[in-house]
Amino acid sequence: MRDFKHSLPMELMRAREAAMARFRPMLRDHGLTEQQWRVIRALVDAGGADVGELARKSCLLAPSLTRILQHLESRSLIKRTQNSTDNRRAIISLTARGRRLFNKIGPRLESLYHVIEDEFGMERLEALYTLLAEFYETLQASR
Amino acid sequence: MRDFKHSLPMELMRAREAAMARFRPMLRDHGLTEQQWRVIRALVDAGGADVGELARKSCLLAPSLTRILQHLESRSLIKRTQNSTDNRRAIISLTARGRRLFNKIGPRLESLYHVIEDEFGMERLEALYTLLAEFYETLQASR
DNA sequence: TGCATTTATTTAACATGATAAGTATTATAG
DNA sequence: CTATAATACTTATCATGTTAAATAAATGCA
Repeated sequence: MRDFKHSLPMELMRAREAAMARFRPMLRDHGLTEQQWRVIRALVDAGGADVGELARKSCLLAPSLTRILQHLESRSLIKRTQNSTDNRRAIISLTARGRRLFNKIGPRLESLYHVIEDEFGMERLEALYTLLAEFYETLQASR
Repeated sequence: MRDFKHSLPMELMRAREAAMARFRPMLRDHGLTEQQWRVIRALVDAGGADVGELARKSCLLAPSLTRILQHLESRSLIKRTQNSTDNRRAIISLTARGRRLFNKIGPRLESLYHVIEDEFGMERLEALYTLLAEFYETLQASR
């Protein structure tokens, strides 16, 4: 059998963890988990979205997102407004407080990201992005 | 700010999830989570290891591994034998039952992996492995 | 219109992720 | 030797991952 270390899911996980180890401390300093941050960032990007759309954008499963939204709502970082045409969906958006938090943290994470760009190099980073996107598309296409 | 979708941790996660979606159902059919499987596979690879070594090999945090080992032990898939020179460490190894389970599942997962090789192509897959390993090394080296 | 079906989200249950704190054992300085 | 620090795990706590089931609103169709 193929060497244990040569396991693609594990390699993807290790690479991801190496990157997250750079970002997580700063998020933690502001009382956010990486998943909570993904939701906030998706909301900035979309400017208001229902739960389903948010789940896709932030790569979270619906049950996880439900809990995260409850948490963020209790901290007044997001709010829900009812969708008049479909009462199953509520539109989630950031509060002013949520936006301020984003404006505070976003640039700092961005600069941490630039450090990684410098260390690893833009060309290789782009090559990695490309391969990852192709890999994802390939596996999705044949399902 | 950089486009939200262009987030390396998210892309790594999506790629990993796309792969895991292929493997997880079979593991589940045998009552195993992907983490439990990683431990079993690490034990086959090492043929007996203490908890620390196992944590590194299976990419699990110690607290998670503690719980997983308790679970696997309750199912008689692993056993602990005391290390005579250091009573803090117990040596974990597979039981005959654990090995049988591995022999049953391993080849099936391997064939699922070959499908991915075929779909994505060996060359690109190797390129991806290389970039991931380099990325990991780069980020570890500068800590 | 009335009802079965689908869709969107939530709840439930169990397992793991992440951090901090606790416990027991071994190594080490004095 | 002995107090102290370091090491190896385990527990504890809170948050998320994963699957199945429940709930509720919208849709399709007889």
